[in-house]
Amino acid sequence: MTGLPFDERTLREARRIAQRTPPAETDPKVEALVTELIGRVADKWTMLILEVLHQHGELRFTQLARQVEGISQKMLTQTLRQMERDGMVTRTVHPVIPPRVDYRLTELGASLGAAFCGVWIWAEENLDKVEAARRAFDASGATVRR
Amino acid sequence: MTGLPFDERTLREARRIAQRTPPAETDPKVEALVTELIGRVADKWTMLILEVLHQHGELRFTQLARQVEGISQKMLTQTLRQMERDGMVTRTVHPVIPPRVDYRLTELGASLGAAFCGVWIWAEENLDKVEAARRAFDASGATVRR
DNA sequence: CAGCATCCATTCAGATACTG
DNA sequence: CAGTATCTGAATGGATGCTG
Repeated sequence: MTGLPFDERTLREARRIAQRTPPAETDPKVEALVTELIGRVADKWTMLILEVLHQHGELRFTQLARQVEGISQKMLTQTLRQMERDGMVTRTVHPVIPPRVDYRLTELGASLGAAFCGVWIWAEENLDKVEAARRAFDASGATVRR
Repeated sequence: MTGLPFDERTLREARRIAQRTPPAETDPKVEALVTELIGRVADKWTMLILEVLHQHGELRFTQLARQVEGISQKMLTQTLRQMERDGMVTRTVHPVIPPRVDYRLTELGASLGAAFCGVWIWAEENLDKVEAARRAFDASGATVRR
């Protein structure tokens, strides 16, 4: 992949999000959603799918499978269903033979990418520090148990 | 938990992050770090530890275990080690009997929380849409295979 | 007190085979 | 074409017991 879709529109959205002031007290439902969202985005495939759909606009199942390198058909189906359920993606079934199903990002799905821009930028800014910390830790002989 | 540490300083940091313009071409190393970071934060415990350390300043192992509700000792040790390795946390061993180990957030660790503010705010703004989408999906009789 | 080592149940993802 | 169903190995995380 080539990273988050950093076009101008996405960046504007990311900045608008950061300008908002969140309430002092966090709604438990929001908390649960955040945890779920982060977990979803971390699941390795969601972000990749988000990205290729953002780039291509609309894709069929097989086209997606080709674009998202390494994904199994099972994971593609599963991830797309979850994204559809969360309103990130629309699934359009054309009643033809052979079947044809189109997937497209929704506004909601596109803006989720923007929400993660902050993490992306942070990583860029702090990559050196993290790497240095890791080198120091490993050189000290310490290990992380598994 | 009560949500991300949304104090003024954290918010300023989040906004500063969002104002930066990322490069057009993403460094593969940054990409790998982003994926790792998101995965780490999604692992359920890292964020919680980040939060209680942010609130309390410095805590001993057992105090952390008490503050982070539900965490097993194994997961606490493992997560703390990973955070230490990544430079998010400092671990100070006092050579006394019984042993005493203090954990404290680093600047880097604190700023990571800020990087995720965008996701938090996004979730607050879009919770209703996601819930509506899920209700519609579930009502349609569709399911997500497991 | 602050861990490490070990065992075990559950989850998960990949491969494979089959279908409307 | 766009899936579903099933099997299996691997990774996770919790519980328990032990130690300097």
